[in-house]
Amino acid sequence: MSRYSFKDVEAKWQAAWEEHRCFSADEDDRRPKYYVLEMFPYPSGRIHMGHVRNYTMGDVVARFMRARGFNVLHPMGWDAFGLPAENAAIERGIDPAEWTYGNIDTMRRQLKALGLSLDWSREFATCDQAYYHQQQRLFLAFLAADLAYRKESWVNWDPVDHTVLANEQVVDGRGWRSGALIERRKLSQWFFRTTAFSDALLEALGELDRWPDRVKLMQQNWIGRSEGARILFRLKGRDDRLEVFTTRPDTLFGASFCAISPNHPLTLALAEENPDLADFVARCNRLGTSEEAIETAEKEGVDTGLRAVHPFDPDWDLPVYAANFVLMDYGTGAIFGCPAHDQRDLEFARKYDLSVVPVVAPEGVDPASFGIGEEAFTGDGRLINSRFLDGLTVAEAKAEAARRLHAGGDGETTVSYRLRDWGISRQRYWGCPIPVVHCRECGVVPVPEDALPVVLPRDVRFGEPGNPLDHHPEWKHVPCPACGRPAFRETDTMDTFVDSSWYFIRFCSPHAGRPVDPAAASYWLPVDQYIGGIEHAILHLLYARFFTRAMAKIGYVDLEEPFSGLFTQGMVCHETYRDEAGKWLFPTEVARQDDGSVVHAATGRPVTVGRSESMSKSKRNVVDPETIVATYGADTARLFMMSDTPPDRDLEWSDAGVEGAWRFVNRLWRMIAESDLPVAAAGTPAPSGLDPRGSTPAAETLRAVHKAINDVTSDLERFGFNRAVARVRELTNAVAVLSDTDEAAAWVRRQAFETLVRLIGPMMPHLGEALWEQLGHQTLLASAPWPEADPRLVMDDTVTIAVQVNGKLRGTMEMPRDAAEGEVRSAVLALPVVAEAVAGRPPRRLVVVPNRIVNVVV
RNA sequence: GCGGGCGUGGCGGAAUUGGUAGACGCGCUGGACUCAAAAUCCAGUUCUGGCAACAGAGUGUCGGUUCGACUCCGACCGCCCGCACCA
Repeated sequence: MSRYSFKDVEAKWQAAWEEHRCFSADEDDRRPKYYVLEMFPYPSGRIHMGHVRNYTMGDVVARFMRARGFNVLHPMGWDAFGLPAENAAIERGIDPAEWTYGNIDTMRRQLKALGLSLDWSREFATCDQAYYHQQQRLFLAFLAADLAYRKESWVNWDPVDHTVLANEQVVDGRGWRSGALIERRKLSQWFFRTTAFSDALLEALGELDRWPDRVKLMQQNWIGRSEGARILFRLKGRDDRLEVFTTRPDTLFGASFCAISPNHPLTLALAEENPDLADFVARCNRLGTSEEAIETAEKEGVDTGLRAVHPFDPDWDLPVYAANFVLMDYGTGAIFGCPAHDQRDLEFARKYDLSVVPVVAPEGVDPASFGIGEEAFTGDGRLINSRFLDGLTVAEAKAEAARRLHAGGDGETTVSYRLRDWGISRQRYWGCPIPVVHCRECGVVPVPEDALPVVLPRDVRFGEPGNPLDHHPEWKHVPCPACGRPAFRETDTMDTFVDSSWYFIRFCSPHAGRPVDPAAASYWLPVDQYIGGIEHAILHLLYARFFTRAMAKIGYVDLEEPFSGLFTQGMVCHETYRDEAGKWLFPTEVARQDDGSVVHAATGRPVTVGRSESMSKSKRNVVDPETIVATYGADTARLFMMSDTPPDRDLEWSDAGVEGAWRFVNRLWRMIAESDLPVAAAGTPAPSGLDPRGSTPAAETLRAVHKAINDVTSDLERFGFNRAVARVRELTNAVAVLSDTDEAAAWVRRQAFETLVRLIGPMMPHLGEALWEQLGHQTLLASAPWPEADPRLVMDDTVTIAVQVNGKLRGTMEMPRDAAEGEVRSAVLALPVVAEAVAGRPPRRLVVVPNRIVNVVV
């Protein structure tokens, strides 16, 4: 039996698509536009299965939409700046540019082998001079529009390597290379003013109706708008006041302490005189800068000795603690603690033996007996123990407390956001240089337009502490563009999130000599369907949304939301393997024995099988897509990626699953290309002997064809790729059992084959083209229209109605579709099972759901 | 710690969104073909009891709403993603 020869077929059709320029997009087109984009890859070296999954999904959408008559833009590029290139330079002495472009060449070749319908003429890498040149222009425009500015902020400092570390380079509070305890350090850095759009970014979420709810919810919580009050506490024996932010001014009478951040200016001032406090601040600084590390640390504080005067009672004062869970970046960096109604405050109060006075009691609970144990009460209720607030609801008390604070000059209502401005400075080499010069006389001076781009120098040295740009005197020292006196370049480069915040805009006019060609951008944008990992649900997507608004504000685009549709796909997972020494092993290094145990293939020694995790190089639980494509072909790999697992869930890699996909590819080939049953010639009219609504096998198969078109179409519209594959397989099974050889069957077989080929086209484009040719077509399947279902053949004339007695299934019956309710009732009551259950008495109730179910309640 | 999500046969999953739980595939079992194997084809396959017809149980756990719950509500358990310098 012949096998489908994927190697020749895939090469042949990839060449044909390229020759006919099938996938290059042009704005000059009468069809409606459709921009589908998958998150572009970081060129890490080789593509991994996650890429195959992501890009296959995008390709199915692109090919499907093309078939449905859209002018599709489907571009690809490279998110090419970032840490790994520098690590390669440090560890192996490889030039970051060489390393990156080498990786891109490899990965481009690998992606091309997948047969993706991409417009490669638009390809670029973010490390291309042409790209970062335009990004530098955007930075300067942001600077001029006050959307970029400088301020001090904290970094992780490795005191041994004298280097700023990324959060992921801090492991258990220590530098990953040096092992030294890291410290927080303050540096002057560049920021983008994301908070200028806090409200806009929040409110526009409501209009993103093709985004997953969970992503919108995560963004909403991240922006974290909260209404509350700023309260000014007098400090005993001092003239300055402590400004505190709270969302619960109603609980002021339950206050038992104030707490300020270890980085609060007041803490730092007091620490100069107070060694205990200084020691505490130093300890907090060793936690690093990540919020996760700070919040998971045990709650701790040091009494500063200050006393804060209660705004509603001059004779009442509260201790002021410096506490490690108070974040300097949120609110005012200071809080008042009400332990009865906030869990963190409660834990802190229990630890330092501070009073816990409930001031809100749930409705209907006796205030006298309402006490707080291990859990703070955060629900609604009425105020108690609160003097003039007693008896008010929480909402009323909030308003009243705010009114009194305002009247007394002790505070104001205010809105606070969790969202912070975006720090974009990186003390690294492999990124987009920030195009400014520092002059002793003129301050910060933008690099003039005609001196752009500020090019990354290639002759840099790695291996010494700090940023290589800092150690490159010829690059760093330049005359001031304003006054001509000696000055120096900014040596910080931009966060790589900046690069990925506008690449989708650049794809509209990738070769323009300015950031954006307005005509191209207004034609293609917004991205109609964006596809990428859920891990980007917050940062990348929020930064891209901000950046689009910022570009709109300064006139580059006429658009606020960049992505009108979003789909987040799950990861690709595989079990992990370790040998006796605990070393990670590749799946190709292990063998499964007949008894199910797993051993090292080369040595026969036992192997520990770990749970399935996201494929990662470090754990070696990876399967190389190139091997799979070489063994089974791209279509098999693509089909496996789309089968079985819903695209938003994690996919478990399985060799058996790939084999299953491979078998189906061959089954289709045999059935259609090597059919030994009669198939009508293309274009033959329907034979008069065929009644499409009849009960012959041919008619039933024909109806299965139209149902499949209908189902696959709606599945693909809803990202139900796994369901679409199941429907295609069902149709294949239905056609396979049609063994009649008459004229009607031959004609139906032709309809079925043509339909199958067109339905699989988006998923298995090479096999699709090959079969399309076998069916006698001279044209490309890539340019063939999507099939249309005949609505009259989609629905059957009869339906199966389930019959329940007291909610339990007792049988089924066939009824004409849309039968009158009276007919259904009498048919049900005539059923023996029902008659027996009813036993002569009329049923208490008879629930009839048309065409679906009847429930007899006795 | 905080925010978000997920949980269905031996396995991946389906279920028209409150109406026949287990489509489709993998695996397994039996059969056909073959000297044999592979490939292919056919049949069976949620669990328990039964030769069978059939009966009972069943969608992470416990409880609730409903004629009816995988689906809605509450509590809990487990796992995953994010936490602002990984991309």
